[in-house]
Amino acid sequence: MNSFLQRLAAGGYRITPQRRLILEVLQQGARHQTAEDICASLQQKEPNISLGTVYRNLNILISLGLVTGVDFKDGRIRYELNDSHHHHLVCLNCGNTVEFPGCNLEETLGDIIGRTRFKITGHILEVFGYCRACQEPDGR
Amino acid sequence: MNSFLQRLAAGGYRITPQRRLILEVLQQGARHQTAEDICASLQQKEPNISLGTVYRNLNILISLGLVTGVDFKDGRIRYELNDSHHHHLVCLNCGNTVEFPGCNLEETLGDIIGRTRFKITGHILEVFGYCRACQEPDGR
DNA sequence: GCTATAATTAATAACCGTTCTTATTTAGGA
DNA sequence: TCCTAAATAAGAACGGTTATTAATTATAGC
Ligand SMILES: [Mn+2]
Ligand SMILES: [Mn+2]
Ligand SMILES: [Zn+2]
Ligand SMILES: [Zn+2]
Repeated sequence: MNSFLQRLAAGGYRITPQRRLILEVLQQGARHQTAEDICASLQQKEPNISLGTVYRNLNILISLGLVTGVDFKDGRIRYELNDSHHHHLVCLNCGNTVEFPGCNLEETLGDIIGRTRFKITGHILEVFGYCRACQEPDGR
Repeated sequence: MNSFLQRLAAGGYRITPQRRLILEVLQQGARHQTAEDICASLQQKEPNISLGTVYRNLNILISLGLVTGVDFKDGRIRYELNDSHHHHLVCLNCGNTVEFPGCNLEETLGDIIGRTRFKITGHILEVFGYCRACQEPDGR
């Protein structure tokens, strides 16, 4: 069985067709889909699936650490499997993104954070700009 | 005259009592206030000020680069004067924050970004965790 | 200083992504 | 196969933010 489904069950959650489909879309569909995107995909196979079900289960998956939500500053959350830690370069015009891995942020900030005695649980980092295709000749 | 007011005027905007007061609260009040916090402060001096006016003007101030909005993951935007570039350590329990300056993120990411040919306009970085007072003995 | 007028405001409705409610259905253990 | 707590579909509610509009006002030009 899919290891994501195993982890759902290990968390005390039931394996429902809706949850199988949500994980399927996250694994095989496009990256960085909104809840509505995901719901629309699911409805092709299962027309009666509800947007509320998608949100509820995405939040469960996030709480289990299987999924992460990212904010590209357009007013809606994008969801992706929580595989390898990375961040994004986001084009403010067309919305295209470039992922960049190799984040050493928490070690870089180690000294500053150490002095605060905070117990760190995570961080968000997104870089914004204009991709090559969206840059005007005048440099915007 | 206040240099922020000068920059407002230079941007083609009128100097209204409401705008004076908003800048006053941002300069002299607490950091990281929500629009509602700011509105409540203003209403002590000017009872009829409208929340819409606060939002509209905050967005103008942001577009002029005088103010920045930050997201502490509690569903509302916090506003602060755009003085020196910095980021935050945010306690997920009590909401307390620590600011840390000295961000060299864009030079650190220079190589990666350079290859993408993006024209960078900014970035967001927030670190989350639990402050010392909010950490349980068991380490949460 | 006055006036004309476009900018701004107060009040309030609308928006919209997300969460909540509830009656019904269902996954999974006994 | 049953039982029951968990999950779902449908749709209402929520809450932060934005849009609308009639009235007010800052300011440029005289
Ligand atoms: Mn990603
Ligand atoms: Mn700050
Ligand atoms: Zn990172
Ligand atoms: Zn920075």
